[in-house]
Amino acid sequence: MKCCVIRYAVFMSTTQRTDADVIDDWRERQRTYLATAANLDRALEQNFDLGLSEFEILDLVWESNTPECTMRDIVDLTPMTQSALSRVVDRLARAGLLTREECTTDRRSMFVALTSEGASVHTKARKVYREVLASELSPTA
Amino acid sequence: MKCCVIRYAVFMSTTQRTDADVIDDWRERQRTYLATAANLDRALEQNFDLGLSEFEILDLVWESNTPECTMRDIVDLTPMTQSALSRVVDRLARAGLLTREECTTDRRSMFVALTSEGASVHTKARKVYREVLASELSPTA
DNA sequence: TTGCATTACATGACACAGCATGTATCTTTG
DNA sequence: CAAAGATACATGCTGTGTCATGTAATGCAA
Repeated sequence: MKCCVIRYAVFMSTTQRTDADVIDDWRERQRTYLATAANLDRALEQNFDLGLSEFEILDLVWESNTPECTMRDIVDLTPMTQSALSRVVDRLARAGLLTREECTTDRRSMFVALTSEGASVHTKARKVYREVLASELSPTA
Repeated sequence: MKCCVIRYAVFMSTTQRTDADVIDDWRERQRTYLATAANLDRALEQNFDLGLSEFEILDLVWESNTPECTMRDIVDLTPMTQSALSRVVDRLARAGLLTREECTTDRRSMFVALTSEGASVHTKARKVYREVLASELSPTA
């Protein structure tokens, strides 16, 4: 494992950072976050008709790697709101990419699972997602 | 100027970073960005009835430090869309925090300026903004 | 000067997120 | 067991963002 590259920047120690430093830091983060998110969204939208948050949910369901993945499980893994998740899953289900079915042991819960089409789309989309991220977040960028 | 603190983490060199590294990096950025944005928004909303993007515009107008700051000038400084800016300025104007007046030399343009109340609110809000950022983005957090 | 492209800003239509709340189902407590 | 509270999810309402377009003013070419 080759040695290390220090990413971003090296900052002055905490007590020495001025307000301007903190604000510049924040603005820079904001700029890069929003730009990257927009690029991801565009790439996914154009190629797979998926929004970024839609893909993210698809990805989390895929990662769960179980047919017994509930909404609750997912919502714990994403910064998304429970209600936002509910609607995203709704869209994905309507698009035929995943299924919602009642959990038998707890009938309040819903199991969420990829359909075969969902899995197929996810595989291709994840490739694009990785590529965009690699080019956006690479230290040389 | 005291010596340095390396923020975030030290990553493996580029060519060695796996997809999982890149994705984890992204998710971490996303998480912290969204959390910080939410905290800023909440603090500004509760104390000054200002959304984050509203404050950001107020701040940019203040920073321009000229009575001849146009919408165009501002839009070049923010990741916001021109149409989003238009609406934000609209809200701020309705709230009495800034004024829009026609530019005499180019009547397509609008000069945007803080009202005295806008300046006063900005001063207080910027303090809170800085405080939240300092606690959110400090290396110890 | 006239005609066309460009620029600055506003706005209508729509998509999506959040909050508050509703409904159904557990769970706990007395 | 009954009643009260907690939990899982859905949904109405609203605010804010984007895209596409509209309107007015300006610049530029012939």
